[in-house]
Amino acid sequence: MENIQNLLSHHQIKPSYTRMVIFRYLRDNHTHPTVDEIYQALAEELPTLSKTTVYNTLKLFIDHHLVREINLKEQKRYDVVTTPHAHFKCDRCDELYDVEIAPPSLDEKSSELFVVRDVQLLYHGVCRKCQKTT
Amino acid sequence: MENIQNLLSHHQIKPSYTRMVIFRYLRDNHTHPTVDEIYQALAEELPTLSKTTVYNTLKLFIDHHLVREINLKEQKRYDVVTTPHAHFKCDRCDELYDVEIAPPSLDEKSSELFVVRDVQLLYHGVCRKCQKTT
DNA sequence: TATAGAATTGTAATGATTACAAATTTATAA
DNA sequence: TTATAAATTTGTAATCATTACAATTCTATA
Repeated sequence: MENIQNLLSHHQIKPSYTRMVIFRYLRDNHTHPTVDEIYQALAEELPTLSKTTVYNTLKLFIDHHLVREINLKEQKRYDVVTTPHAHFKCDRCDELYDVEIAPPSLDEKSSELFVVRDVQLLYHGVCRKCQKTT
Repeated sequence: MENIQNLLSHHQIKPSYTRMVIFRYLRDNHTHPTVDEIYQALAEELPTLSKTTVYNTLKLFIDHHLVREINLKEQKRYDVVTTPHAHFKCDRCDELYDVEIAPPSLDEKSSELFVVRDVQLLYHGVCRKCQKTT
């Protein structure tokens, strides 16, 4: 928990208890949870937690580049920023898998035009499990 | 319009007039429009058009891999499927640019697990225009 | 020209997200 | 410590895109 306190502080985020708990949840659960899943998971530990706070806190983390938002067709999911990697989303079961491929950098020409802050590489298709169940 | 009729037919889509007009709009306007923009743009030509029809038709096109849905934070945008390319989304002005980079294929190991139907490569950051205006 | 099936439409329901003001907590300084 | 200001958290209501669904219109075929 101390680590988290320092990490948030280093990113100019005041480490309130609520924020630390939410961050810890994301750090320890790389399941790409939805807002609702985060809220449900922490409701016991933080009985007064409000869903608005989850939204606010995620926005704060995202603005400070600690957390990344993955915009899927069905819902938004959240992921702590770690090493560059891609995702595979199964269109049958909606599961989101990590894939160890680093997204390519912009080509030289585009680099002159755009300042990149984040890259997302997302594959769609059918996962192993769902291939078997037809 | 004949081309479109054939194209839809080849993809097992019955080429109704409404569908052809919607497809033509997407083919001729690579602006990554939202549902509402499509609806507004065609309201004059198709006075009885319903937004539900736009939704239905896009879903049909997507299921048949003629159109791709781009899930942005703020809204969904639509793009006819052409050559593989990436997108750059400006977080200041929300403009979505085409970038001529082909997304990488899955690595060998992942290929064994996943059957890929589509790939999306999306860069986020600040575009040229917005860099100038601070 | 009647009929079945498909496509389109309009309205209502849903559900995630945001706006916002009130309440609570935390930090600061007298 | 105690008062005050600032920041954080909360709860409710509003918003808005999307979906569900039943009714209507259109199209193809017998």
